[in-house]
Amino acid sequence: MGKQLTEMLKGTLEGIVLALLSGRPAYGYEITAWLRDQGFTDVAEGTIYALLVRIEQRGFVDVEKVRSEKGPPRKVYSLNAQGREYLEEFWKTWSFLAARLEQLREGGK
Amino acid sequence: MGKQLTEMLKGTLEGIVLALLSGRPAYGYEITAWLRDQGFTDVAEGTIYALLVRIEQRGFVDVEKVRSEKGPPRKVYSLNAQGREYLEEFWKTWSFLAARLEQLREGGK
DNA sequence: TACCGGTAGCTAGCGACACCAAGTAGCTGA
DNA sequence: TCAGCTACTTGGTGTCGCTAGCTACCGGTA
Repeated sequence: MGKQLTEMLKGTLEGIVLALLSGRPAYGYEITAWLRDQGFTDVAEGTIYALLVRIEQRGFVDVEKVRSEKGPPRKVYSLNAQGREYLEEFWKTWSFLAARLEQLREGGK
Repeated sequence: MGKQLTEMLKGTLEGIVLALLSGRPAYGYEITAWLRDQGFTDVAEGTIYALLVRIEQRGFVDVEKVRSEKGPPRKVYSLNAQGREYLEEFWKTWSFLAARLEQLREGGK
């Protein structure tokens, strides 16, 4: 993997983060760590912060600043109603794409 | 769908076309039509031609110019050994991503 | 005291890719 | 002749993830 994954993440990384946030609120540093844990070892920190800014500006998340004992304050993001709606759409789009690809893989074998 | 799909296609559209070519040789116009048939109704023609140029330059396909009875000559692309190897990689990357997302969807429900 | 490492967030510039828009060119049928 | 289908090309745009830096707070250690 590597460059292929980078390209594939365009569009899906956003959904991944929103899906995570639909389960529980989280802050940037935490999300990055979680992603690495999930196997997305080379997702750049900067990428996540930029993504968070983006989804905040689009109004998909609510933000709360929370003091940390271990460093600077955390910006905790939680998915709001609009975000949930958008996530729904994301899953539909994903399903469509995944179905087509799965079909293609079968056929190619 | 729409903008979400556009972003998701980055990286995957290439794999889709390669997968198609792994089944049979094809030319640009034909591929575009096939994609529309598959439900990718707003993939732009220009996108496909650009993609074909790209995968040719990377050496994933062999090209043959074939006369058409109905218009200008066709450029027929067929997947070569290197292309097949790359397609293998693509499927691995895709599997990884699809597995993570499927897992996320389960968890989020 | 000075410094390092972990925690936490931000930003400017870059490359890759899909989209848009417009064009060229060959052929057929009205 | 000219519209319409076939078939390919090209220049410019926007989005997104990556690179590579930066600021800043805190604890422990030399």
